[in-house]
Amino acid sequence: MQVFGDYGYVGSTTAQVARAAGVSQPYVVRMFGTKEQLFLDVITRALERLLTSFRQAVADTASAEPLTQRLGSAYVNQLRDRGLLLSLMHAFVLGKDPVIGPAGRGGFMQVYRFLRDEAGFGAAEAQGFLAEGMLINTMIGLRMTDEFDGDPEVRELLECAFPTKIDLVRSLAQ
Amino acid sequence: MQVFGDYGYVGSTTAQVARAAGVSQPYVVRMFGTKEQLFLDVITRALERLLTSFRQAVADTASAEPLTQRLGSAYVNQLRDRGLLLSLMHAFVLGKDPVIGPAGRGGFMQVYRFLRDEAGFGAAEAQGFLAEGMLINTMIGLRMTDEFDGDPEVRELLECAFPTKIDLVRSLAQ
DNA sequence: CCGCTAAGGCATCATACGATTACCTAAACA
DNA sequence: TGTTTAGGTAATCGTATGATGCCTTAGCGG
Repeated sequence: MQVFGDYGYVGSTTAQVARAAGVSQPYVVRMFGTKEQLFLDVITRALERLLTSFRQAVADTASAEPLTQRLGSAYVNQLRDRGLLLSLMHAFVLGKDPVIGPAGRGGFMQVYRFLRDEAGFGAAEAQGFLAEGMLINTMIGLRMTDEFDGDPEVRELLECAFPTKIDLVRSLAQ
Repeated sequence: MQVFGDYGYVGSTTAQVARAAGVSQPYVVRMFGTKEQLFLDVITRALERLLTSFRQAVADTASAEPLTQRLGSAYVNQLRDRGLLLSLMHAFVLGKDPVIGPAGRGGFMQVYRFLRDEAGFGAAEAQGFLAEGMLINTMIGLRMTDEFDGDPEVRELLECAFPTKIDLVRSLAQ
């Protein structure tokens, strides 16, 4: 997940994944069959973790925070899982691929369905939540936090996008 | 722009670009020096076109529509330029790259500065506009319109994200 | 002690791709 | 007419990469 998040699907090599995992390159290929299957496994796992975290946020009715805010927190907390959100994002821009494409669309719609059916969002509310999420993914992908101290407008934008979580985001982003 | 939009920076080959342009592969390399420089030229051109269109929307004070809506229309109309928004999006997720990264961050902040300084948006308004734009990019990247007729929830989401422009988007997406 | 299986590495292969080199051709033109 | 020059192409090269085949080691039941 870390490697695919950093370099994308095509830009990552099985040798990089192997190095990160501390095994040999051929072993990675043999464990997953192909690089494509490895990437599919990665985004499946990423989605499982994301939805699990979302469901815990829905179930946490003891919290004083409203649901939207709990879900937002759960989303930003995925940054602790390095590469999780970015691996998904890389899949989302490869919709033309005959294998990655359907998987990406299916995963995205799984999240939308969760927001509508399990979180009780309306269509507009769910759409807005997804939009904020995609902006977060983009800014993380851009490594925008690198410029937080250097560019006051970057700082303004980041503080607006992460009103309460900016410190967490900065400490997690790399 | 079309090729990079479809396959991403790493996933595109200079041979594909050459075929799309009707020239030979070595000629593409010689015209731009390297594939990296070609991609930088592509995203520079994409940003120029986007900002030019935005400035026209700001200048069009005769319109009855509010500015936000005019800018939204201008954004969706970039879909006529095949690969424009997606080439940018591919650059945005490669922020770790030592060359693409700074270019992507600079381009993104150019748009943010436009919204703040020239369009007169506040920080929150600009952030919301960018968020909607990134959701649009994601759904176009996912080729979500392919499922418009097949999946009623896809249809609901798309109609919510493009309340007035859904027909245009469907006719342009491929 | 033997044989089986799980876990994993080493060497290597075929291919795709970006880049380079050398070459070609049709105008422009002095 | 000879020569430069713009605008290309074909052939090729070096390398990176995903994939494959074979070997080694260790545990473990009989």
